[in-house]
Amino acid sequence: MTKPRTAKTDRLISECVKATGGPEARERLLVAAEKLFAKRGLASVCVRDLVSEAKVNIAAVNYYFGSKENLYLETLRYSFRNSRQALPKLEALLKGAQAAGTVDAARQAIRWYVEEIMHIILISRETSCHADLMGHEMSHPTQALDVIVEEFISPIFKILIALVEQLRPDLAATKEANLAAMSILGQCLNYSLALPITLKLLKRSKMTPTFVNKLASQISEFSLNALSQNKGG
Amino acid sequence: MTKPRTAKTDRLISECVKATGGPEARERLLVAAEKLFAKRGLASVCVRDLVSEAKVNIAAVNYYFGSKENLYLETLRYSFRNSRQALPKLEALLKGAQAAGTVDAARQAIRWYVEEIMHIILISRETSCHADLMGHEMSHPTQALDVIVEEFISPIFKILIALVEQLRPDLAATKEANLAAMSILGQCLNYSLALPITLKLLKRSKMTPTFVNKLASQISEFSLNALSQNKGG
DNA sequence: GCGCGCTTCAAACACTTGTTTGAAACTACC
DNA sequence: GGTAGTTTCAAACAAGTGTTTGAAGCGCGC
Repeated sequence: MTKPRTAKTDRLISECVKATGGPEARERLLVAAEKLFAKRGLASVCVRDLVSEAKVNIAAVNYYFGSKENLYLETLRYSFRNSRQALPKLEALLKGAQAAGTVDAARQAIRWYVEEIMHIILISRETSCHADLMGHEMSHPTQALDVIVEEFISPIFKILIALVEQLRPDLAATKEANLAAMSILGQCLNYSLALPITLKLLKRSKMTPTFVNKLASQISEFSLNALSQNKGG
Repeated sequence: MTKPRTAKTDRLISECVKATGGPEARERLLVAAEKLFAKRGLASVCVRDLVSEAKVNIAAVNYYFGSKENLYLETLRYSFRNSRQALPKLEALLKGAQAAGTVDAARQAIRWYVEEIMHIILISRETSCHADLMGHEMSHPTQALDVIVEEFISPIFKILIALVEQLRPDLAATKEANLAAMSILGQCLNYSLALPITLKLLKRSKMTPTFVNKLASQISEFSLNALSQNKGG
């Protein structure tokens, strides 16, 4: 294990501490970084804030991560790795609906899907920070955005497309199905990214679990109505 | 006209140059600030970048605005003041629909409304910067957010609520009408705030005018379907 | 000409930034 | 105990930060 002390010449290293059970200083730094970067973004957090929060020496940032920027990238990987555990739940949802094979199963799966997404976005926001980190990535995209989309968002999106296609087999493999899925996901994501605005527009001070459920069922019913084929007229 | 040279003790001044036709250095600074802040955010832009872009002396920032932070606030007011000219168009749309009074008029007005919003969000993004500035405000909310919501977003939102209520008189004055309007606006706003993500998910490199129109009509039809009452079954 | 506000300027200020240093402390294996 | 490898530490580094300064320049009425 060599010391990664050459920040300027070697920024690519990210595994200087391998699976040796690694020292806790590195872990504490990641936890502190997740908290502070989520709250204030990359540029607004200085190294001294980080090490003070993590209770480590100032040299630890460059010792373990090579640079502050690299610590930021590792922090995003770290945060979204923790959040990816929501994925299996959604995958199981899709499997169940596909096993049933009916349109009604798809309808119910979409209801659960939206509820789950809204929960991840609005409720687990209190304990995890991925939503805020993603918000910063939207306005200040870095290389990390590619990783987040490919490993986290894209799989979630594909599950929704599959559910829409089961509900509306006539749309299968069309761009329309993709855009319909985007309409559903967009309604959810907007509550995450534009949270300050939506709170003001709906005249609320914060999101409570019961209100989040209400929003989720409203989005589901709105979207299922939009996708229903059997219209009169 | 006294010199506002006391940044630390008096940050509230914002009208040091009144309607005297003000010197062009101040205006150039605002234009440069709008461009740079939109691209990189408050913390990532330094005063020397600003004055270099605006071709003014470094002391001009504190001379005209008292501080860099205050220049940022003035820049947001400035940018959204320019963008508010989109409002009368939407208000006229509502007036027309209300004059006709029919459900079909409301349907058509919602189509135009969505098209107009998507245009403001995705096409005039090239020339104006309010969309990017708002993105930064979402992740780094400042006092300016209140002004933006009250003067810009809230009026737009209320117009949409009125249109939804004309389309569905049974929902008038209910929270359901508000949430339905939020579903529609959310689909649009998401394309602005999560632009980098949606581009990746839809496998596109950029938004073209024809694709924006396609998105707009998809959102309209999706939402009008969702709000239609005459369902079979 | 002179004086008076307002504006511009280069230089400097005090402070913060990310990073590096070299020695000290710790750990584990011989 | 000795030693090599790893981690921690206070101090310093150079570069960059927002802000201030005091003099110089400007336009204009007198």
